[in-house]
Amino acid sequence: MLGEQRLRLLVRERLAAAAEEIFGLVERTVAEYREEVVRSRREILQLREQVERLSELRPPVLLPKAEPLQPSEDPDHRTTVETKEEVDGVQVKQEPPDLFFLADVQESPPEDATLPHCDLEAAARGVTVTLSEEDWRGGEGSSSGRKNKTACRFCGAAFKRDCDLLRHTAESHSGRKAFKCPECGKELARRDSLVLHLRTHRGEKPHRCPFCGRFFSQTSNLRVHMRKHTGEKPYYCGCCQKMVAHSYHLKICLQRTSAQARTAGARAFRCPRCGKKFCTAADLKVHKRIHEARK
DNA sequence: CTGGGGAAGGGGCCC
DNA sequence: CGGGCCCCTTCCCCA
Repeated sequence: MLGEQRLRLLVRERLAAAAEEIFGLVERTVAEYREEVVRSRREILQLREQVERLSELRPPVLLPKAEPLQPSEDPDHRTTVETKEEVDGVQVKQEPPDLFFLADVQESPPEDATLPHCDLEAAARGVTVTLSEEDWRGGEGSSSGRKNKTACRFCGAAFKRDCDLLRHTAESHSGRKAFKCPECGKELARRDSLVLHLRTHRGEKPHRCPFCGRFFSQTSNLRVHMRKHTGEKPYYCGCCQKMVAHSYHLKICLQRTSAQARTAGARAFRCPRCGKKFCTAADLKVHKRIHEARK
């Protein structure tokens, strides 16, 4: 009995020591992050000052793209943002977007800054979401974030350029598909969609996997394939604590687990022939083949 | 049920 | 402004 008490004491001491060590580690990490944040802010402020000084020296160079160009009397004076400048006889390309970004940096992002391209619901479930550089800029007053966007009056989709809106309207709301495949007669809305489609008939696969040498017709399919070699699984399903390589599989997994979490009667996909219910559209589709086979 | 490839839709953006 | 390319996303199918 005495031995058991001693053991308890020993375990308690060890646990306390381990907890103390973990807390210390956490505190140190937090302190390091705080220092990092302070350093970053200081750097941002310094860069801002530099940008302000530069813009005082050369205001015309920082004209936003959308602003109409003023005719210049000096033929060599270039006003567009994409002009190259000669510095010490060397051609130096301007990098206006970065300059704009730095000039637009706020001291702290707004509290309710939203994450563009992020599925918030998914994020809440624990799905990992990768943010591009543009995403980070988006919430902090980037030029694109503030630019007036033209919106589609049919579906509300926003576009930066009028011609992109026109393209969207013609493809998605006109009901017409202007391009017809000469091989199978399939109609497609865009020329480049047709080009891609024709590859399927001609067996063209211009994209080669550097790991296994396998060819693919589309770069995005190659990219997903390469995850097999790299082991990259960018999607995390919070429901079953699993990483997956396909975004669609994540969706299917979520559909299944959420349907299972509810009662079986709440399954959303119902067979019109026999009334049986399924968790996912994919499962229902597989089931429907049984009826088709019986026919 | 899972993993993987094929195919298409559609927005961004360079030229 | 439009063509075309790039890329991401989504869906389907199959082993």
